[in-house]
Amino acid sequence: MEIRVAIFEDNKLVRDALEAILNGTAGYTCCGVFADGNHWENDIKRSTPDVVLMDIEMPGLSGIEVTQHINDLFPEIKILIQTVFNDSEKIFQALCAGASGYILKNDPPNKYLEAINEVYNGGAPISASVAKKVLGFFANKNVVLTSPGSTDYQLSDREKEILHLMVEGHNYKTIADKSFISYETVRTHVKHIYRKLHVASRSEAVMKAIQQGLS
Amino acid sequence: MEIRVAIFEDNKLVRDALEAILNGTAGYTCCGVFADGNHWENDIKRSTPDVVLMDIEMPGLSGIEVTQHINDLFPEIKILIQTVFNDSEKIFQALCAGASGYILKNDPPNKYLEAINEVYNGGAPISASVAKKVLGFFANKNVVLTSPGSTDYQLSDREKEILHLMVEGHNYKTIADKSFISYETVRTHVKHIYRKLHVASRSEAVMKAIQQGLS
DNA sequence: TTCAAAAATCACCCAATGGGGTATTGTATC
DNA sequence: GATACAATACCCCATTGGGTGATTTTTGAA
Repeated sequence: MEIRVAIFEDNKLVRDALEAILNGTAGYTCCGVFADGNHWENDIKRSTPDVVLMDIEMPGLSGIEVTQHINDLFPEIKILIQTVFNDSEKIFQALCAGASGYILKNDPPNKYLEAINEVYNGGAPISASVAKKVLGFFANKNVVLTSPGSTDYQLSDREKEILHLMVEGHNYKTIADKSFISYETVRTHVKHIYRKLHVASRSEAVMKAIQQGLS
Repeated sequence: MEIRVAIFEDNKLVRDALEAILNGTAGYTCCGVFADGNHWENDIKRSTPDVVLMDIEMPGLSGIEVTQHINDLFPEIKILIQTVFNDSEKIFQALCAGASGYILKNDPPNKYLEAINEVYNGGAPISASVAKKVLGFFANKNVVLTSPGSTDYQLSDREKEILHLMVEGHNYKTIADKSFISYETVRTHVKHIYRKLHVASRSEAVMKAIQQGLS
């Protein structure tokens, strides 16, 4: 079985080089080459890649946005971000967009092939400089650990609705008006939400909601 | 120049094996082997390592705690965490304690040597499985980046004191008692603190205080 | 189908919190 | 001496948090 790789890369030289390397190596097929992310959905559907090699900096839709979208619609596709950036902000945005690995643009071809193979097999290749930034991010910080899997707080639909309005900054009275229920009922829902989220104030609840995408 | 490596590891077999490998390889010296972290300060001062190889699971002080302490007192020493854990919580605690790299216990000796060399030269080696957990941590999360440097909020001493008591969970009344001032004065201070921190609730203030070490 | 559990609704009480203002005193600093 | 600021203290009032109890509706399981 060959690994099907799609390339998103605005630089034609790099694009062609990557395509040549992939097609010239046993075990890899380049199933699509795209200069930007503007038609990503069609591109992905028609090329059916196993792995996407994504450039961060592209005209139109950025690689970060495209990564986010592919990740949403085709979560089974692994995305390998290639970057030249020393820009922490971009790196962390890319991390949050849900890529499977990070490789530097000036890594040699064999590193590229290794990394593609690694993500395809469920691994998570990270280039040294990205790894350093990531470790630096955690170092001496109290990162709030949201143990994955326990993000289901069993909020009812109504409770989610109320929480959403809280996140938007409404007070009890306006929430009551918007939801067509009484002030006291809003308060009851909020109390239940607090219990389920294990928090004791509006701001904590809002923070948890945003961090965990509950809103 | 040889790289001086100190080993913290409770398993004698592993400990001896690592020591033998290090002393048997050109470029590396094992300057100390310790079965636990109970005397870490003396151990570090006397062995003067460049790199510490740290086991997470140790009797007495855990590797995470010792890492934190070494990082506080001897920030120039690089710490390479070795772990068998699949335990996300431990991994992230270790990440936050400020280690420089992460290696798996069942990695082969040459990986160990490579990793030691890498951290010594300012790199950040991460084993595949740790990398995966780290990427998973960021995936699809809105990680809040606290821009370092803007942490001076010009709180007065009294205000810091009050904030500290707030972090400890005291309410206005007990803060008033502990500080020998009136309830209303506490409220005034709290209002000033909120303005200076640009927050609007106790929990936000406490969070900011903890994140930025203001308490 | 019936019964129990959970969700959604509403109400009342009370304490704590947050935001606004005002005011006095002392201590710097200019 | 004037100005600024910290620390102290009090007032009013809206909002929030926590507890208790109740009715109705929905849902799921026996």
